[in-house]
Amino acid sequence: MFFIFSNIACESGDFIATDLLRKVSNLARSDTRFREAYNRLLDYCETLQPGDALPAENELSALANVSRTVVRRCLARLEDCEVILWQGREKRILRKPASADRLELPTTRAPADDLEQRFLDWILKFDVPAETPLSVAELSRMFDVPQHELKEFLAGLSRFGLVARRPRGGWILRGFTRDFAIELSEFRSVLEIDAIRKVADLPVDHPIWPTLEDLRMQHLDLKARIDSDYHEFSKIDETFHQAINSVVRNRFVEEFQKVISLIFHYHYLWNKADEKDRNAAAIEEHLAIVEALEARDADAACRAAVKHLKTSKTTLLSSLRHHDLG
Amino acid sequence: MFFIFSNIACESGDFIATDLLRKVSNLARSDTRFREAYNRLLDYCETLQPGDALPAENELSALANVSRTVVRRCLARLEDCEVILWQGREKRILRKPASADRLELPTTRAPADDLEQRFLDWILKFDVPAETPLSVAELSRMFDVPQHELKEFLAGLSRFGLVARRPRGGWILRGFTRDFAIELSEFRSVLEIDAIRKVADLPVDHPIWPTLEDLRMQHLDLKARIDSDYHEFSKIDETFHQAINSVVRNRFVEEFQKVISLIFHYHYLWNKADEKDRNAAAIEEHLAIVEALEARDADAACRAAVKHLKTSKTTLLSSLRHHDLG
DNA sequence: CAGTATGACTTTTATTATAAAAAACACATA
DNA sequence: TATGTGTTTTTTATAATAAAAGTCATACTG
Repeated sequence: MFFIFSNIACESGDFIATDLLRKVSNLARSDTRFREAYNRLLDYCETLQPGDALPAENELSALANVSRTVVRRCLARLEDCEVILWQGREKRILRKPASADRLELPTTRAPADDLEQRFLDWILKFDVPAETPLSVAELSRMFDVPQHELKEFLAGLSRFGLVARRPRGGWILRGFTRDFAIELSEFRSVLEIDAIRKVADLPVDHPIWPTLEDLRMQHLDLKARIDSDYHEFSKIDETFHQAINSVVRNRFVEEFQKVISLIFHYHYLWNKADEKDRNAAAIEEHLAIVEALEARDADAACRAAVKHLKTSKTTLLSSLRHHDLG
Repeated sequence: MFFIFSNIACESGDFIATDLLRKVSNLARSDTRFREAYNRLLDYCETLQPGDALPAENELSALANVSRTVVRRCLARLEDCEVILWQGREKRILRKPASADRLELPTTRAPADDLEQRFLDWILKFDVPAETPLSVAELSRMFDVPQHELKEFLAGLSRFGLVARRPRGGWILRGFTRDFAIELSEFRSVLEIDAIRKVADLPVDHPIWPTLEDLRMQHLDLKARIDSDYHEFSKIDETFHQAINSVVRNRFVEEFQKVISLIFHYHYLWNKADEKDRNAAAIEEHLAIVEALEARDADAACRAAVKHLKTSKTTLLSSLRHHDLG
């Protein structure tokens, strides 16, 4: 189709008709990239004066961060709209672009990165039971995300054993069974004990130490007013574990921590039984870890951490039992 | 279309034409399930005599392990081929099916489960460098797997940080950089030290002990003839680490071990520098671990394991350097 | 005449469209 | 009332396809 422009660009009126009047039709792929590039080129044109020459296509493509193919599509349209004159390598500004020249962009959807958070949120909030069949079509509507994106997402989750392919197509939530909770807890323990050991070995000028001291103060502060403010612990808990794990710079660990922390966070929030006592006990356990670390006693810190993680696991499991009964 | 059969099933000759003569056309989805079900129903028909009645659609669908929709499609064809008479719930065998009645099945492709193995194989065998763009189209041809399957596969691998999405679409191999090797080694160490600790705690009647004793013997045997047979170590090494890790029944650990062991295995195979010395040293290290374990000395076993894993890491890194230089 | 820019073409990717299969629904029959 | 069938709706797997990227040969320019 582009051959139309190659030599007699200024006469290609028939292209305008098919291009501009095209309905919001069956686009196999959105042309957002083209639209954004076009607007960016309009911006650039505004910095120039009528009669000025535009740089080479390659330069423009670098400018708009798209391929030359898109740039040429943009140039074609700029010419159709009589913003520029385009003939071979002669590209001249005809007039300053008006705001009416701009192309509308589709309303941006929630970023795909957010899908994980929202999905786990949903699973945990509604306590979707294990072995629930997951309908890609339904989830797609629910989260307003194209089906193929969801399938890729689920394929990723299957690597964590959270979901699995069903024998006859589709997916199921392998979900939050007792085994899953145990294995998750144990995996978490392995990673976190290692983190603790690494913290204990860090030099005195490492930023973790002021952070830990600050956390110790926060724990003491909350401990003093635990009777009324015990629900604040959930937040401190997350910060604490995040701080400990932050010293492990490892892509594999990081990937898992995201999932782990979310799951534990939620389950703690819901297990309301004995919440005050549990939190008070957890504060003591955290303090024991911090104090052992500050004393650079790695072994004591590990023992304290093992104890705390064991409590965590028990709490997680009891929260499951609670759910099963209710 | 099915309304044709509802009442005047025996006269629906025009359906036969469109159905049977249909070319290998644009199937949006393969009808393998239908074909398999059809053949299975033929098998079933063979067990009956002309004049016998077929059971309810539901029963047949349970028999062929497909939905009723497929069963009805099969019944329609059986009728078209005059194997049965079908009118409402009246379904009678007309004749024994012949081998010519069977539907051909598409030649089965390599199982998708195999894709991971083949992909990692390719990466490692050809030493595909980090930051290489991965073309789904190309890989799809290369591994003879539909594109969408590859995309799901890559999405899964991205969870391990092995590949990543490119900003402007497509994928890249984040691949085997120095950082990746370090992080992988460290992650492996964390998991394996934990496994060692678990082994040391196992009761005397656990099957791991005879396995370890057998491994010890194999190591001693190889040690005696190391000068000539040092290349045999690679296999023993894999068996050894697999045995140790097998005691950890954890879905997260298992998922990672698959990838880890493959990567280490290959890299050891290629690093030919000082192979004999390295393997001789590794045998000693393995023996130290096994002996400490058999003595139930957990701490000594861990120390030995830490030492061995450190050597492993060094070897892996030096094998990278080697590659960089060559 | 070397190096860059362009025009035409090829390949790849993202996304939609759609046949096959499953599931749901609504009668009919026994 | 319970089960079986005919029909419709929904979902899934896969192919088709426009947009975008990439490639190559040629043309122009300094």
